[in-house]
Amino acid sequence: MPPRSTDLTDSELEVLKALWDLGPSSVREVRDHLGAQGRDLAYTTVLTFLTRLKAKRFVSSRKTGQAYVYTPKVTRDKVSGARVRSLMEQLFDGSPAPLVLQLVRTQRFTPEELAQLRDLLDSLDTPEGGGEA
Amino acid sequence: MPPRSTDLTDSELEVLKALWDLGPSSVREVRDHLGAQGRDLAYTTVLTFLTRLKAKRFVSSRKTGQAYVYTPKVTRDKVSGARVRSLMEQLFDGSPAPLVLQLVRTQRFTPEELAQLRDLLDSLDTPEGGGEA
DNA sequence: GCTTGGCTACGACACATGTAGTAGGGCCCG
DNA sequence: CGGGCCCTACTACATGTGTCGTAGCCAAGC
Repeated sequence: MPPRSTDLTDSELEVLKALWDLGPSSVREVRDHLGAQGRDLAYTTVLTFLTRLKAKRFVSSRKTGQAYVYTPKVTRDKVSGARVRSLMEQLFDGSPAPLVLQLVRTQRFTPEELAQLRDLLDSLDTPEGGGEA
Repeated sequence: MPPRSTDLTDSELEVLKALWDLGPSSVREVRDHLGAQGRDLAYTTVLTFLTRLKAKRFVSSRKTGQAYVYTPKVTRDKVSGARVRSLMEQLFDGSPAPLVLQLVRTQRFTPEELAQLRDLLDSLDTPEGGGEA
């Protein structure tokens, strides 16, 4: 397999997350946001990532006043879904069950989270009515 | 963050998985195993990955007869746990719940898997007695 | 109008990674 | 004993990635 230069790299994801948090933003706003989280990058570094994100079609941009404003073109859910699926592929032959089992077994959950999960399971069991047509 | 050259790369993971499947094996055995799965690599490529895995302490090796036999030093669970945790960090700020919820919501499960998950949840709710004795 | 400060476009570079070739040693077959 | 074959050690090399520096453009202020 030749490398997939169409995928998000880790750093690009960090920047994209900033955009999800902030909404459409300028390079400077993204940089400041990351800086506030302890991630200090040169202005041009952030610019590079945003440029690469744009080349890969993960964000769009339009000039607004003096600077460009970058807007995410993909949702958090979309990206995390893809990442999770890729992890399932790599480690669990694509089956979600072992992953879920492992998570539930090895991670800590609050009673609320457990209840929420149980509810979700119930709604899956009785799929009458509900779903999107 | 300077790159963590101590982490498993994707290709290294593939090779390590072969070792988990096969148990202690020679380069050739690993290469054949991967080949059987449609992953054709030059002999020396596999050797390179095993060498790198050894440098990173993920496998050990000892000369047995003519060739070296490589043995995994980390368990599948350990590695997958780390990977999953790293994914949680990147996408969900380290919380497992959103990940589990997303998985259960977006992936397909057999009734058996659902039942298994439910059982697991029940055993978590009433943790008296139960552990592995 | 010229200076200054911010903005973008490019180029650069070191290191990681995927993938393999070549050289050289040792063992087995004929 | 000589030729091959298999094994490892090195070296190599094209990309991908993380991180910036520099140069040049434009608007706002003095």
